[in-house]
Amino acid sequence: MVTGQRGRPRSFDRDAALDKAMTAFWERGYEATSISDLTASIGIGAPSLYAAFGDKRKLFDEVVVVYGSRYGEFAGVALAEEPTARAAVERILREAAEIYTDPAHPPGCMVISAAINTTSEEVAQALRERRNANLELFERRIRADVATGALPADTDARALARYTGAVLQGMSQQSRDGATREELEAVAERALLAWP
Amino acid sequence: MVTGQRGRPRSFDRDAALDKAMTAFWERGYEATSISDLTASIGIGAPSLYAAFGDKRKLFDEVVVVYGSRYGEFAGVALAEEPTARAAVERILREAAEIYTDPAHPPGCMVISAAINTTSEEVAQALRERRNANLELFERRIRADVATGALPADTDARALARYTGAVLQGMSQQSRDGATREELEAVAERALLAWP
DNA sequence: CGAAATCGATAGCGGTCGCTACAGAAAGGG
DNA sequence: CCCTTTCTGTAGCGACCGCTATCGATTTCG
Repeated sequence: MVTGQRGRPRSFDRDAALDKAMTAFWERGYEATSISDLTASIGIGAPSLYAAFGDKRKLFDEVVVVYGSRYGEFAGVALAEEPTARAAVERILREAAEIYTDPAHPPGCMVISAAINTTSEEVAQALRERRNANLELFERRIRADVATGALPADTDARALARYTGAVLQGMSQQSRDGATREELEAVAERALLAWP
Repeated sequence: MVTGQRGRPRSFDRDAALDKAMTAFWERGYEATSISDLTASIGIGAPSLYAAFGDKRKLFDEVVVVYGSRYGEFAGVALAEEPTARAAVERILREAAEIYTDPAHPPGCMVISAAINTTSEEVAQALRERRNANLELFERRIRADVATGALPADTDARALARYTGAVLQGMSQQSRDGATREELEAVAERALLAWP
């Protein structure tokens, strides 16, 4: 009895189900995605979903973690890998144009859009914190470049970070309004002209 | 019987009710605002609301018209009044920072945020068209300036218009995430550096 | 082989959604 | 005055929401 689980084994792939759920939440947002939407697109009954994931909220939390590790880390990676904040943001904006319009998944950034207009303040707060954490990541990297002289000494790090975040959020919105990758790349190029 | 209406007069101010409804939709979006939310914040019963406005969708349509004439025209006005597209966008971004954070009403732009994550594709489409119409307004004004030489001949009008729209959408989002007027003004200032 | 454990499907819980039937209240017309 | 017209309040419709009790099916352990 030391070994694995007893009883009837689960008849579906939990990770694949998480993936389907992510697509649904990404497409329609947290609140507009109903349990029947989820069970239908995963292909299981409601009790199986609750047994595997707890409830809608916990499922969404898991989805956010998976999303973060798969699509949300490109900014942090670029900030860590590129030699300057400028180079990192250049890469981030270009990659965002690509990722936000990748036909392999819904358009835009799930963290930006999924909790807009939700009545669950907890869910909204959770994603808002993720966005603000990203802003702080930008700000710290910029501040570091100011310290080394890679950026002008009078640079307003907080404002520059917020500007970059606003452009990213705008690009996410534009992709959901139908902008193509090329159009978003042009936006990115233009946005970079405002960088020192 | 030629003269005015017969029967019991309406016991509430229709325009004031529209205003309350606008605030509610602006704050929570189209779908997350329920009929009970609306009747509660207006202070009337459901049948009165339906008698006065038809249904939720028609009420929202009226709200969008009122919103457009009161808060949505500042961009068009600036584009028409200012001598150049550059000056107009400068004014638009600064005014957006002010309007999006005005404590007299909910933050951000209702046309940008109210129909995100809604299951009603019609409502989403209606606001999307308003946003795209604004983009075209920008593009036309930019094209005119390119024709007169006020902007460089090689300016990509469409890309510049989309960049400006993305910044505005990003600013709207940031205001809903808690950004202050001063912070948005700094974003606007920075964004203008990308303009030719 | 049972026995114990876990899963899945049916069916349905209480609650809220957008919306409305109905009856009484409040106005003008004769 | 009574009659017609229009509005308001109560009360509730069918549909869907998130979620779960129940029970037969399917698996491992002894």
